[in-house]
Amino acid sequence: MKRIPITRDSDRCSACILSDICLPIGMSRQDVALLDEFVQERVRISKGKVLFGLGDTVEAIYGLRSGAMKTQLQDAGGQVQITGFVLPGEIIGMDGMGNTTHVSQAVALEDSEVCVVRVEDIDQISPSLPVLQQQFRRLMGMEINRSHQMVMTLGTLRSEQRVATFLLNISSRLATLGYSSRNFILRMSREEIGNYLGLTLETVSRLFSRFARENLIYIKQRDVTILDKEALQELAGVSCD
Amino acid sequence: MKRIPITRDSDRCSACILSDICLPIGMSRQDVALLDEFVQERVRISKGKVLFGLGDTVEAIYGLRSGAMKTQLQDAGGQVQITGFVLPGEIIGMDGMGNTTHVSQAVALEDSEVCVVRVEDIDQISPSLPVLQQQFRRLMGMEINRSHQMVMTLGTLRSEQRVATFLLNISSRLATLGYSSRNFILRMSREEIGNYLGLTLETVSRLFSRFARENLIYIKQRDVTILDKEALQELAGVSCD
DNA sequence: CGCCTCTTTGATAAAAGTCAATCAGGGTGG
DNA sequence: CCACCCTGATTGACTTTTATCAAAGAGGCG
Repeated sequence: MKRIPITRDSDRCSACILSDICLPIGMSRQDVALLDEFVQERVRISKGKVLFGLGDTVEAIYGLRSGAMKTQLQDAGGQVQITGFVLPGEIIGMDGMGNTTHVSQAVALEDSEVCVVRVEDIDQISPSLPVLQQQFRRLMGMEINRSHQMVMTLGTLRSEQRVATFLLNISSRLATLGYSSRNFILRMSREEIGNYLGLTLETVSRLFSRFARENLIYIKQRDVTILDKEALQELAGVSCD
Repeated sequence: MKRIPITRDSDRCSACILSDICLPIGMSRQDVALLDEFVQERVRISKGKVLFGLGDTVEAIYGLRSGAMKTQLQDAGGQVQITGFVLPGEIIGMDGMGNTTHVSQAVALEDSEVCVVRVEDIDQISPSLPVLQQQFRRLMGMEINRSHQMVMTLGTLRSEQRVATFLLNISSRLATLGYSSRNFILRMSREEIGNYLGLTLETVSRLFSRFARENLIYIKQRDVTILDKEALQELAGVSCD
């Protein structure tokens, strides 16, 4: 985990290509300039390493700049539940705001880089900038919605619907990032997908194979191509957020 | 839905018996006094009525003063997922902060009363009160944790563990309120419990019956007594938050 | 008292998990 | 450069869990 101070203007939020997805989402050009004050540092995390782990002091929230990560809970028995896969432009660590130490961990699925927003900086600087307060509330509210949506997926959908929803969700988030929504590489294993979706890795694998057999997708290992988006959406029900 | 302005000092946060559970949790005596400014109104909702519904403008967050409510999502196909049961002292509507209109609804399980904290008031008053900003961040962070915990329950636990966890969770929250943790009345139907836990009402009913047969609980309709808390905890795994 | 809703219980079916045996790819060291 | 090994993925056979369908019972309220 390597810390890198942000000094060049080209590295700031106001100049970032992710600025209409990440922390600055929905903010005016001028307001984004204020955000630059908050983000003074980046951190590099190599594949498999943790950004923060259970019991670590909550110091900051993080915007994923590049790479891919997962966030997960772990109970006393060691049982793990992945609560999210994080793509560039998405925020990590908002669940820490409720405590002084982390109850979850964030792990890099591949070599990644995050921008750091220190909590103490938020407290110090933002009283004079109500727009940033609203922004944090909005982002946290979105995180609650995401999690509720996940509860709905786990509570109401059958395995094939969960897997279809998962593929469509990844696809649409990649599209937002400007990547192809049709063809992409999964950054996580079948086991991680299964854990996330409340299924076993075998069930996930079987459904991928079935979708391929039915010409809904092409899949070879982690290389996915969506061949029939409409049919997948049909299968997913409606909610493919 | 009846609005009631708060005028008497005895109705304010600083005098409320729920003050160490509700919005003021963890705040100093002086800081709670500041909260009084925010809470100018209460609303009464009778059983079965909604506090806010899908598409309603997000105007406020609410602290449940008395009664019991549920919050739920509803997808385009009409499929419902209950995301939480709300007891007195708990906060409703934090998921609205991510949007301008509600994507969830809050329904009264029995005649209830909530205290209203208007979002515009938060924006107006709080810039000068950083402690309240922190408080809202903390509360929203707790809400994210709650929801993640629910994801874990749905993703990793088997039906008997989910039901045991549910009973222990309700029991411990009632204990926090000063009620008996041993004996209580469920305010929701078997169907609502099943929906919440991602199970059918029959499965919930069968497990209640089985727990009763094994002398872990006494249950008659909605009247529950926990007879063997340790055994239930054992059954639940560990996480009984 | 009777109706209506909620709950319980049983029989059966469907979904998903478990266990186990390959199979494929990627990386490493000879 | 190639063979080998190790991890991750696929597929099959079988079991367990949970849902579905159906019927009967209990309580509450007009």
